[in-house]
Amino acid sequence: MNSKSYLPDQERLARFAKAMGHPARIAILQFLAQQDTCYFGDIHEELPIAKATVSQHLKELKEAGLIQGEVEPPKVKYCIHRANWQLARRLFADFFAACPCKPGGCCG
Amino acid sequence: MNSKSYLPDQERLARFAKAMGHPARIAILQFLAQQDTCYFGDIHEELPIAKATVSQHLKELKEAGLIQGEVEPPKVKYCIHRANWQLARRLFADFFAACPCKPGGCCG
DNA sequence: AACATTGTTCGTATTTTTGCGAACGAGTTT
DNA sequence: AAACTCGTTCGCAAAAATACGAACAATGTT
Repeated sequence: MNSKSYLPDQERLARFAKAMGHPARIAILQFLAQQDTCYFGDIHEELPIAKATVSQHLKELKEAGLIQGEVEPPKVKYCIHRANWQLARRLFADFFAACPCKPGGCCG
Repeated sequence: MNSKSYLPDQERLARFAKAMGHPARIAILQFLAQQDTCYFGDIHEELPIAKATVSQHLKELKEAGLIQGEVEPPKVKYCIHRANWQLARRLFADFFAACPCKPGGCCG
């Protein structure tokens, strides 16, 4: 063990991954990615959990940067955060591309 | 809210994401993906945490299916789990591909 | 047999996550 | 202003995650 910390990209990727680390939040993101109508109520209807819990998951996704919220009285509209979504996409793609996984390599 | 549960692919993707949701585990996976020598001690040297903690992170990655361990006395060799790695890669790619993110769509 | 090396497991402490109902606040409608 | 809708925040409880040192087991060396 040494005293190194983690690289910014590692922290960023882990942050995105952590936000995606719950089936409810995956479901929310998939819903947002496919719908035009992305109001809180619509999201809540899709999920088997209480509205307070939905609100918490949305808060977490927002803090991770994957979505953004906008008040449209009397409703609240949620959307994918485009720039960060593309950033996450690239970070994950690069991450998985890094393993050649050839016979004889680290993977067997 | 309804009584639906989550889809198997959502659960699987969330499981992978959760395992990737810590910078130490990202660092471990990146290290394994690039090295031929992937013994516990080598991994431990790369990280700023105690060996007991490293062992726990490895256990979590193994349970998520992203890596596999193999005893090579007196050492333990860890490797990317190739099949699941490719599965994860595909699940993430499909997930991010699902958002067209066009102006006028859900994303603005 | 005693010792050294390697990594896991145990026990513990702290923090974070997950979940819910109740209460609340913002904005609309009556 | 009173009532209603929509969603957040509060307060709480239970579970899981994170981290460490100490103890342990397994193997190899002296």
